[in-house]
Amino acid sequence: MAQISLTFPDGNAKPFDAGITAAEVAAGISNSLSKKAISATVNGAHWDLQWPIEEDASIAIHTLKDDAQALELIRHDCAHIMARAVQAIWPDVKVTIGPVIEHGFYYDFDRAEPFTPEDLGQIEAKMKEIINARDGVRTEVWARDRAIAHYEANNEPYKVELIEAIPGDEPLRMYWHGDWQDLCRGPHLQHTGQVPADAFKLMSVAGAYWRGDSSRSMLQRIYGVAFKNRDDLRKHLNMLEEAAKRDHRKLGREMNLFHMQEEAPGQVFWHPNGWTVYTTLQDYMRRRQRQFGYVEVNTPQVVDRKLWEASGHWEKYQENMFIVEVDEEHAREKAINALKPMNCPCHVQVYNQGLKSYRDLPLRMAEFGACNRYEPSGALHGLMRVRGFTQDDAHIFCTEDQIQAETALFLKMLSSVYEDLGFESFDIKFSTRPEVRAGSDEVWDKAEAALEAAIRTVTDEFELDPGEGAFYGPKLDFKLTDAIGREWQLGTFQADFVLPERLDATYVGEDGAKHRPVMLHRAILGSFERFLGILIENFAGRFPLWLAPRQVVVASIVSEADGYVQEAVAALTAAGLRAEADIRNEKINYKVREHSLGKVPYILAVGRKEVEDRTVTVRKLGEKQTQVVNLDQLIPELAKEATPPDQQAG
RNA sequence: GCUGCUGUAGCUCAGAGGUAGAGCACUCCCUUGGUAAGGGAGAGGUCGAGAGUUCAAUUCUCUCCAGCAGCACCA
Repeated sequence: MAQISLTFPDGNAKPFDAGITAAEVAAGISNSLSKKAISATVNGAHWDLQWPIEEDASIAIHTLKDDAQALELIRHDCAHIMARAVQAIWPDVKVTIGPVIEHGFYYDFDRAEPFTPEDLGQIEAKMKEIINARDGVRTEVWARDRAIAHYEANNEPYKVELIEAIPGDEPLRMYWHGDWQDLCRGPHLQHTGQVPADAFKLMSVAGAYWRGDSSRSMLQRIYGVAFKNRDDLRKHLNMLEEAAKRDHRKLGREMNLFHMQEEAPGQVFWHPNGWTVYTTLQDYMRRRQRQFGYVEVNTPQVVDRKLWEASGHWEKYQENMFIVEVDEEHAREKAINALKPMNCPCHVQVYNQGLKSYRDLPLRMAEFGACNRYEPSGALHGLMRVRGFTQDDAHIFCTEDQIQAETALFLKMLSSVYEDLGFESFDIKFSTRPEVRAGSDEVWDKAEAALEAAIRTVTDEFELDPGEGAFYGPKLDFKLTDAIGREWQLGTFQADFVLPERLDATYVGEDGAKHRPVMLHRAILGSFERFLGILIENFAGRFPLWLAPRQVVVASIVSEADGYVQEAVAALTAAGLRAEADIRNEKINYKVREHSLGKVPYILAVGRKEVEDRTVTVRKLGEKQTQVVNLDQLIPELAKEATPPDQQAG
C-alpha cells in the first residue's frame, strides 16, 4: 500500500498508509483524543473523521474546543437530527435541505399540515432522545444512479431533484444518523451524542420557497439555534431579549416618536418627538454636505411616466411604483404620472439645464429626496422598510478621471458621519462587473481600479464581491455594526455609465467637444426612516444629548418651586436646549419614573433648597445618584454637550 | 406577493353563541410629597371591515384590510 505523509500542527510529519481516515489518525495519537475528536482539517478543508486521506497533507484534529468547527458540526448535525425527529413523528413528511446558518440551523420540510408551536416541543423532545441514544454517524459514497433510485424508492422527490441539479457526475456522499439517512456533503460528528442536548432550541416555523424560488412550492422551515453549551445558548436568548427591548417599533411608541396606521401602510406619521430627531439629523447632514462641497436641490414628487420610460425605470419597476392618473375633462388622454421612486433622473434634469463645462465638474448635487415605492406588503417592517421615505441622496457628475478622488472624498465624509453618529467602524463591500453589463471593458477597468485605489487609501480590508455590481457600474456598500452586534447595510456608492447616456447628460471638455459625464450615486444614511430605526435600536432609545428629542425636564418637588422651574426652563431654552417644565401635582418619584421611562437624558429636580440656593439637583438618565449643581454653571455645560459633533469647538 | 399566526379601551392583555373586563394611561377631587408608581372617584369600546349561518355573532364560516415571523423582493 502506498505511503503518505501527514504534517501535524506542531510541524511534525509522520508516514501513514494512504487511505487512512482522520479517525484512525486520532486513535493512533491517544484514546482520549479518539473519543473527543469531532473532525479534522485536512489541507485546509473541513474533513470528516471517516473520510480517507489519499495523499500527503497537513492535518489538524478538532475537538469541541475548536469553536468554528464545533459549532458548524453541532448545528449541521442538529439539522439532521431534527429532520430525523420530524420523520420519526410524521413519517410522510418529505425532507429537502437543512443547512447551517448564523447561530443555528434550519431544515425545510414538505408537509400538508402546518407545524404548530406545540409541535416544536414534541420535535425537540424527540431530538433529545436521538441525542441520548448516541447513534453512530456513518457515511458512504454512492453512484448517482443508485442514489436517485434510492430516493425514488423512498418517495423523496426533493432529494431526487437536488441530485439531478448537482452538476457533473461525481459520486455523492450519503450520511446516516443511526438508521436515518440523508444526502449530505458533510462533514458530521462521530455520533449523535456529541451534540449537546441542552444547548439547542427550536425557535420558529415559517414558510420558505423550495430552492428560494417564488414560483416553486412553499415549504415549511423550522429554525433552530444551537451552541456548544447551555451557557452560550442562554447568552444568545438573552441577546434576543435585549434586541426585542430595543425594537424601534416598541420604543417609537413608548417615546412617542412616530406611529403608523392602516390607512397608510408603510408610511410614517412622525410625532413632535420623532420629528425633532429627524430634523436634527437632517440639519446635521445638510451642514456636512455643505462642508464637503455639495449643492442642494429639490425636485418634483409627481413626474410624467415619460421620464421614467427614458430612464428605464418604467420598464423595470412599474409594478413597484405608485401610479398617479389624472383625468382632466378636456384632456385628450389620461396623463399617467408616477410618484418619484428615486431621485436620479430628476437630478439629471437639473444638471441638463444650461450647458455644462468641464470646469463645472465635479458637480455634487444633493437632495433630501422624498421617494415612494410600492413595496410588497410582506416586505414592510416598521421604519426599516417603508413605502414612503426620504433618502440622503446625492449624485456626483464628474469625469472618468475624477472618479478616484471623488470616491476617496466620499469615503472620508462617510466615515466622519458614521463616527459622529456613534458608529465606530464599518465594513466595505466592493462589487465588480457582472456578466451582463453596459459600458466598455475599458471604462469598467478604469472605474474599478479607481474605486479600489480609493478604498485602499482608507483601508486594505474590504470584501470583494465579484460579479455583483450593477449592470451600469461597480459599487461599494457600507455595513456597520450596532451596539449589540447586528450588522446593517446603509451607505452605498455606485458608479453609473448608463443613465447620463440615456438622459443625454453632457459637458463641454477642454477640447471644446461634448463628453459624457460619469454619474456617481451615493447615500450615507440610506433613508432617514431606516437610519432613525437603526439609531433608535443602537442607542436603545437613549440618544446622545444633541439628538435626544426631549433633552431636559425641570421637575418641581413642591409647588412653591413652580416659578423657579419656569425660570430655569426659560434659561435652558434661551441656551438652545429642549427643556420642559413638569410642575404637575405629583410626587418627585412619579416624575422621575415617568421621565426615565421616557428616556429624557437630564431630569433637574427643584424643591425649596434649590430655589433658595439657585441650584438644581441633576439626575442623569441611567444613573441613580444625583448631584446638586448651580443652575448658571450647569446651563453652559449642558449647552456644550448638546452641541452637534460637527459644531463642537476643538 | 407567498406560508403560518394575530387583530377586544390610548398601551399591555383577559374573555365568552345571549347587557364587554383588568392593569397602566386619561379627567376630576384629596394629598406639597426629596429621586423609578400616594389615595379616591369618573370617563372611555360599531370587539379591524364586509358578507353568511343563527331566534341571537365581537365569538362560528367566508372574503377583504392591517400587523407579526419567515421566504421571495429591495432601482
